[in-house]
Amino acid sequence: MQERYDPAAIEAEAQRYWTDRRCFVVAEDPARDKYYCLSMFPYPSGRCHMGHVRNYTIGDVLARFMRMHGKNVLQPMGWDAFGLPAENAAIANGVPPAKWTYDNIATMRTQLKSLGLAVDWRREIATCRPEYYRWNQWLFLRMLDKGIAYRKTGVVNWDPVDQTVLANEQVIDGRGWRTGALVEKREIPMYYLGITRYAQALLSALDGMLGWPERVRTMQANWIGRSEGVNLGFPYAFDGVQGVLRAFTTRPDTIMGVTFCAVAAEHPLAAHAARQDPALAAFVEECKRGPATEAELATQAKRGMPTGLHVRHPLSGEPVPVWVGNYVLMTYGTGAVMGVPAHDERDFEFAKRYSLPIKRVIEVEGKPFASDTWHPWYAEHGRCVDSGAYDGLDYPAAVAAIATDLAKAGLGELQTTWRLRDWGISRQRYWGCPIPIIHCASCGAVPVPDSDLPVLLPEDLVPDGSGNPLAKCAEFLACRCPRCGAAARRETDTMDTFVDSSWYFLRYACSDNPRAMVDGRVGYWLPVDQYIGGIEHAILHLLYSRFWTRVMRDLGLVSFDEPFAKLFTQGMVLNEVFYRRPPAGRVEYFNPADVEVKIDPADGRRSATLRADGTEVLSGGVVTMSKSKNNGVDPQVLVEEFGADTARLFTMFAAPPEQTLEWSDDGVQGAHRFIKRLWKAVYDHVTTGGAAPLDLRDLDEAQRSIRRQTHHTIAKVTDDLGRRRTFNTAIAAVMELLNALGRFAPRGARDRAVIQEGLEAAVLCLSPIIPHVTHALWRSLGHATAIIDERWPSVDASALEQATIEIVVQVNGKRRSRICVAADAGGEAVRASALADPNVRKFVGDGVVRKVIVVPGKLVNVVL
RNA sequence: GCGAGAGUGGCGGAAUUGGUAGACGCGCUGGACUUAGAAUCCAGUGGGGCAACCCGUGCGAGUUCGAGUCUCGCCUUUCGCACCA
Repeated sequence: MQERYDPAAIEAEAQRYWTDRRCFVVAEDPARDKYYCLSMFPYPSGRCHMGHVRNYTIGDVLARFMRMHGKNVLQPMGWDAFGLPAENAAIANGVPPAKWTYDNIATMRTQLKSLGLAVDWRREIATCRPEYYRWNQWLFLRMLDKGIAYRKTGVVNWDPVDQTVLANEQVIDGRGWRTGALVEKREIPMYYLGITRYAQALLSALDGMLGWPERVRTMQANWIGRSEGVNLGFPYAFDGVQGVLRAFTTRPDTIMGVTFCAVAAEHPLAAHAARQDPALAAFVEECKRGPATEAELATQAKRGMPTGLHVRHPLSGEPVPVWVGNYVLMTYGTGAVMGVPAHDERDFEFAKRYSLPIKRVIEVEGKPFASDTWHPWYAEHGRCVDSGAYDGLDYPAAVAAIATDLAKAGLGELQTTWRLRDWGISRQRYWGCPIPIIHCASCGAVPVPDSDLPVLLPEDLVPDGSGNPLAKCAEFLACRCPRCGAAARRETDTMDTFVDSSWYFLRYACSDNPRAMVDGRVGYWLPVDQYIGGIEHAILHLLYSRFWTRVMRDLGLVSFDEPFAKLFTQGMVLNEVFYRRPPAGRVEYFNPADVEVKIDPADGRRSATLRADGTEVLSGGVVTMSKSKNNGVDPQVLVEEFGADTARLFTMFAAPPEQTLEWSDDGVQGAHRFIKRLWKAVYDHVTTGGAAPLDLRDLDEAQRSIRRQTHHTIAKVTDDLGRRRTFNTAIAAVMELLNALGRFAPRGARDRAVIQEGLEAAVLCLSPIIPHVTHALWRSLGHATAIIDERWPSVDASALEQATIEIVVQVNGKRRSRICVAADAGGEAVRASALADPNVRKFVGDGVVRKVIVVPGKLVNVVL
């Protein structure tokens, strides 16, 4: 065994061993329990960042831990390879997105492999490969057959200068990100997936998904946004037009308190009224432009204008004035609301501003009502008052009665409304999966026959930022109508990249099958046992995947409802940000690697200077690592300097995996130091003679104490890794064990055997976290086997037994002493020896002992 | 605005079921080795006090023999949602 810890050599050797022996290549084995451990696949942006290291290390620790428990573990990897950044890079560098993407994948694959992940690389997929995306197209066609996919016009952001559609994030303050031109809204035909028809199922299932964080389940429930109420109609007849203004309410019991109706600026009634009223037309236009952000939208003042039109109350028949309100959303419900100022805060604010009547119709017991100021209880449920026939009814009774009466009048019915919209998947972009449709002058939009799949995306186009290059590519565009055979034009829209990521976890089970999207192997591996990824995907990706899985189930392709049994959301990686604000121009950010931080020993003040020029830079605090703040740490530099094991150990030790992780160069040093200490401990042990097998008979107390700590550590690490997922405390426990072993100076063969057992436990417990160095150390400890094939160590319960235990003694709840008692001592004996303790007697003095509380095995509290 | 979580040494964090607050690591201080050291090893390290002890988990109350942990009110902060009718 070498004296020096040499990570580069050790890691190369271990990785070579795993690769040569195909250690992580797995196949279905019905005789064994499977464990599908999946980390969210990366977007090939160029280089790995620390967030990747953290994500994939968490997954790898679990995969290796489960493997050591005898599970048949699948841990795959792939690339979420379509998307906008490749097109932006192409515009900037003139390189085709395909080349940029494949180059990035090659770089990042090498980087990920250097971390030593226990991945079955044979199963690797990239969503931009036709072998993958042809099944996007195939399933899309199945959805068209079933009516789950359909075509409808939708609104997009249109850049009039570049003549192109912009993604929301490309619109900055209402202008195109490249051209600065005012962005227009355009209506174009798009394809939608009917996720709303699964809304109830997606919502109901959340309750049973106990393997998911509560937070994520709540976010999904809010996103789906079910609300129950009544859809009611306000009939009108003016200017020779007859109709009904529809509104949705969750508070039908307040219907007798309606004093106005408000419609959204986009509502047809607003447009109708605006035709004769230029001032109203101007207001409508202003509302449509709207404020820049949703937060502003939520906090801006309620404003409105009367339309001059009146509708009739569906129950009383009274005329009700119709206003245009800037707080009414065209995209929710019917784009119109009934105004009940007495019992809705927004309506109250609106009514106050425009002096509309406020009519109270609900009484909440013990809560006063006055129409001059709003109080939150005005919106509570109560009993109807001043509501004619409904007086005295409580909420459920009033809803039932009013719904019945509305239904009789033909002006309303119970209705459930959803916040969730159908999923628009059309993107007017090049670097994505082509939507398999052909447009024919006589047959319309015709699906591409299955036999013509995949519709191949040309990989040699270079977008220039104006329009979709597919629309200028004659080879791609030209085709024949599958139905009539006439010359036709191919659809140039591509699919949202969320489509690609909605089912990739299925494909890993059968990525080598060219004939089918999924096969029987999916039934063995799926559902995913543990899914690991960022909280930023809590809603869209996870909801779309759940939806997609259900669609495939209904098509008979899979036999389960939910794709991910357990979800783990890891925290972000943070680092300090340094900047300088020049007198003119933009803030300049400096990478922490280029900044030297000094602490003045006199006053403890920190100062930061740029290494390049020695001038001062300012600290902007600790924030998420990002390109824009230039505070990222390159994992590759870290691996080259300290090795993958140090990178893995630091990211697992510095914080619990679910919390944010603060980067710390000193912390990395500390992790590295620990590995060196572990190495040295084994080196010292084996070079001074190793150990003979352990004979458990007649151990002395020091030996028993070491064994107790060894087995206590195994128990703790097993629980921390397996149940609590607190990798940081697991590592701390092994550190404690190593500290204890270091303090123990062996004097004989028996001592050495006890140390050997302790070192083996430490190495085994750490092997999921730092697999390379433990691979080498296991050999050094005298094993011919590879640690990757070892079973997880088990706890020897007899090692945990103690003849005497320490008990804490409190007097009036404050710790005053510790006593040693026999482990099997009864409460009475413990009580007696506590009261006899000199320090306890001192504090008791001549006070009267009122009570003695004995917590067996833990403490005694003497109450005076 | 609404909802959920968090607040513990100089720092990251630990305390799992109401039972010794500060594990483990970083940093710092002192020492050893060394020509020297950012390497390594040893010792110390919440605050106050010579000590016995006292104080201490954002603030204020409460429950309890006992509260970082439970309850109520407040402050700060992070995240999510954001006029959802």
